Amino acid sequence: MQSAKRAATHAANRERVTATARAQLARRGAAGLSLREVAREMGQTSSALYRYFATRDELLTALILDAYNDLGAAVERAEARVAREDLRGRWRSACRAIRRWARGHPHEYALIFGSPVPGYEAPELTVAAATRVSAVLAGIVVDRYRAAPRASAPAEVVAALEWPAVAAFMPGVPARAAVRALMAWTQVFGCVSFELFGHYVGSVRRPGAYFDLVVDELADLADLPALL
Amino acid sequence: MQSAKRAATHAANRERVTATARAQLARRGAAGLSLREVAREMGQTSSALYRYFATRDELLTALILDAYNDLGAAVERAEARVAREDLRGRWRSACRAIRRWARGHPHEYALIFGSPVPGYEAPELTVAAATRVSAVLAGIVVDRYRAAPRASAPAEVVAALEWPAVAAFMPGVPARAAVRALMAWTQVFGCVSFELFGHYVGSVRRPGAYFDLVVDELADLADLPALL
DNA sequence: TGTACATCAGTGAACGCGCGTTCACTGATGTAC
DNA sequence: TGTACATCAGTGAACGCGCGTTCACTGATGTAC
Repeated sequence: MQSAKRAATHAANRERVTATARAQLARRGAAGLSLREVAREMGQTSSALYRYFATRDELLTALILDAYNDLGAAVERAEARVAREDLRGRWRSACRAIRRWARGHPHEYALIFGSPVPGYEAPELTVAAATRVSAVLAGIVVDRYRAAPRASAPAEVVAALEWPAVAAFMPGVPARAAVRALMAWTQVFGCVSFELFGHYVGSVRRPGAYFDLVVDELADLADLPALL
Repeated sequence: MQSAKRAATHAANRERVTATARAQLARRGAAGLSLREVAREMGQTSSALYRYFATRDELLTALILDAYNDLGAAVERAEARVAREDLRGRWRSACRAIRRWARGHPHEYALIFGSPVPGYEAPELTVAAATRVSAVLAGIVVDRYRAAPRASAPAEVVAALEWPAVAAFMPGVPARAAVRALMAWTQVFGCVSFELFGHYVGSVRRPGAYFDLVVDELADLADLPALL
C-alpha cells in the first residue's frame, strides 16, 4: 500500500512536470511537445518522467484536461460575479472570459479547440471537464426561460440533436431557443478561433470591439433581456 | 531562358508531387507530412523533390493554396447553380458546399481552418485564394441590399472593423447587416469545425440536419427572403 | 530511539527510428547550328 | 538531318539532429518493529 506522504510528493512532482510541459506548449505548440525537452528544462533525464507518465499521450491528456478545467473555472468565476437577474451581463461576462482565457493561453486553446492532434484519441474523462463552459452558458438560457410556457419540440429538432441530452441540459428551454443557444455557443468559439487563427486579417481591425458587438447580437438572438 | 516544353513537364511533375503529398495529408495530417515519405510513395529519392520545392514549407504553402482554391471553386460552382433571385437558395447551396467539401477533405480543412502549423508563416499569396469563399457569401448579401436605402455606419462598427475594406467588399450593405454577415460567415465555419473536431459529441446527433437548421436560422438572421 | 528493509526517484547508456537538407554525380532530354 | 553542347531530372550516400522508450543501476526516503 502506498503511503499518504509519498503519494503527496508524487502528485506534487507530477504537477511540476505538467507545469513545465504547459510552459513549453505555450512556446512550441502541441505538436512540438517533447518529453526530452521537458526533462531538459527540469534538469532531469528524460527517463525520469516515466515515473509520472507511462507515455507521451498520457502527458498530453493531462494537459488537455487541465486546459478544459482552467478555462471552465475562469468562465465560472467571471459569470458568478454578475447579479443573477442580469442575464445579459452574465452572458457578456462569460463570453468575454472565454476570449480572455483564449488570448492568454493561445496554444492551450488550440490544443482543445483547434485541429485534433494526429494519432491522439481523447479519453472519456475529458468530456466532463469540457462540459463546464457549456454548463455556464446553458444556465443563463435556462434562467431566461424559467417562467416560459412549455412547448414540445418539433420533429426536425428532435431528429437533428441528441434531444433528450440537450433538453436535460437546458430544462424548460423551448426547442428553437435551444438550437439558438447551441448556435451562440458555436459562434463564440468560432469568433475566437477565427481571431486566433488569423482569419480576421483584413476584415476585423479591433477584435475585442468586434467580439463585443457579436456577443450583443447573440444576446438579442437568444432574446436575453437586460432585466427580466 | 527556359523552354516552354521543359517548363510544362516541370509543372506537371510538381503537380504529381503535390498530389501525392495531398493524399498523404489525408492519411497522416498536416504535422506528419514528410518529404521523405512523399518521395518514397512516388518511388523516388527524397533529394529529387528539391527540384520542385526548395523546402518543406514551400510544399506546405502549395497545399494550403490548393486547398483554398479547391474549396473556393466548389463553393462558387454550387452557388452558381441556383437562380440569382433565389437568395435563400444561393445561401443554402453555398453553405452546404462548404460543409460537403470539409467532410470530403477533413485534413485539408484542418490545414486551413484548424490550429496554425507551428513555425509556419503563411505568405501573402494565400490571402487571395482564401477570399474566394467569402466573396461568394458577400455577393449574396450584396444582392439582398441592392435596392436598400443607404445609411452611414455607426462609429462602433467603423472602429471595430476594417470598415473601408469591408464596405468595399459588400457595397451598399448597411453596417449592421455587414456585421451580421461576418457573423454568419464565422458561424458556418464554427459549425463545421465543431463537427469535424468532435465538439458536438453528446449534443448533435445528425450534424447534417443540424447544419441545415443553422443555415436557415442564419438566413433569417441576415434577413434573406426566399424571393425578393 | 534505533535499525533492517522495502519502496521509490532519478541516472546514464543504449535501442532503433525518421526527419530535412546538402552535394557531387550520372544519364536523359531538348536546343542551336 | 545530324551533331555538339547545355540544361535538367533524379541518384545515393552522408550530415547532424531529436525523438520515445527500455533497462539495469544507485541513492535517498519513508516504514515497521
